Amino acid sequence: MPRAAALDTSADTRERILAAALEAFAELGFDGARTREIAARADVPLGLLQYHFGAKPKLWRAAVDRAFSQLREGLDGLFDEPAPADERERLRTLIRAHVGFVAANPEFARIMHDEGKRRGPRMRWLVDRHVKPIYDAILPLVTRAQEGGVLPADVPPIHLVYALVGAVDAIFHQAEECKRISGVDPTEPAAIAAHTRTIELLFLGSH
Amino acid sequence: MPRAAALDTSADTRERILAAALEAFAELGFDGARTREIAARADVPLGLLQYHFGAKPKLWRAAVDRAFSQLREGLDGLFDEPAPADERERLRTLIRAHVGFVAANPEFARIMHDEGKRRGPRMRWLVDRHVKPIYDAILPLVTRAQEGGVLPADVPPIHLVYALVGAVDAIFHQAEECKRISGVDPTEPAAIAAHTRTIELLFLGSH
DNA sequence: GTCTATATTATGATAGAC
DNA sequence: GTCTATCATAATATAGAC
Repeated sequence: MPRAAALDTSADTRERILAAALEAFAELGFDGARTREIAARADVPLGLLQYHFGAKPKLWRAAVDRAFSQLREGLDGLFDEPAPADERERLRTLIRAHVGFVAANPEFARIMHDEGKRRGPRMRWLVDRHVKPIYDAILPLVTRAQEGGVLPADVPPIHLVYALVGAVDAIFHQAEECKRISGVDPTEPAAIAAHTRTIELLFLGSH
Repeated sequence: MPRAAALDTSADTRERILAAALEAFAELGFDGARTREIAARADVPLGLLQYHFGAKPKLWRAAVDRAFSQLREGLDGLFDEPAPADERERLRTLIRAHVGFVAANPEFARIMHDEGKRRGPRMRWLVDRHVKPIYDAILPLVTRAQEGGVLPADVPPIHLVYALVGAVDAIFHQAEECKRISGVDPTEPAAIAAHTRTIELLFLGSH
């Protein structure tokens, strides 16, 4: 007997498994996220994971693919906005979108950080398939901001990219730690706004 | 027969195990770091881990304790330096020390990030025992820098702390990803210098 | 497609010889 | 203290009923 008889389609089940998998992988890491735990969160029997996705690494890749396709939707929306007046405003738009996305989807940063530190097939797959294309897309934006005097011009852009992404992500990525250290819950709207302001002041100056 | 007969003392063995454990925990995470892998890296038989440290979580705590005691040595050295002229120079000293330490000990950032994102006993232990005291020590420094006009004054200091630490750590933490994306190896001295410069320009301005 | 039962492997931990 | 052999368990993956 299926769990929620009327609504359960195969596509629905796959979707629930992917959502549960992404959550568990982000929270617990690839090794820490047990397939049983994922099945339990998705409320499906264990066997269905293997039936739909095969081995654990395949499930991981499917979950990550799904997450990046959601990111891409957000990015596309971003480029539909009217073109900003100058490089500073362009960068501001990017920063706000980035803060908003990471605050709403910390699992994203957690998986990237988890795998970005390891050599190995998952890191290579993730970088080649998803991260590199995004990096290639924002690199010219950073370079133009440097040329326009918005960002420091005499440092290699990769350092600015990592500094910016790191400055934005850390507090959301380590939200649990932040709460315990300071009592501040970075997922609160007020904290998100404060962090956006902090990043803008640091990277765009007080304009 | 001990591995390197003449030099092997018990203290030496414990030390090798702790070093191997820290490395493995940082690289693979708590769950990913198998006790067999740690034993192999330390070149000791598996049983010795349990003999010297008991269960895996105890070994993890011992390895982290050792890492933080090394950090503390570095911090103490920092405060032996002659007192800086003003808040900007004080912050510059801190930034340079932080970049240097993370570049030399990326395992450190990796473990902090790994555990800082999880609820659970390891995160609580880590924060209460090690992270919170350091946070309490640098918080007044950040606040004074805000009052002195070196850092933005109208944002809560916790956001500046996470922005600074995140901006510094990310490229070293995710060195493997960075290499694959950009070809830049952040552990090279030139890259460390470039990153230091980037962070100083962003957080201290072009003074 | 769904679900249960089971095979297989690996992991953390221990027992006991040296 | 060191090391090997082994236990108990928990993990992924599969087989096969429905």
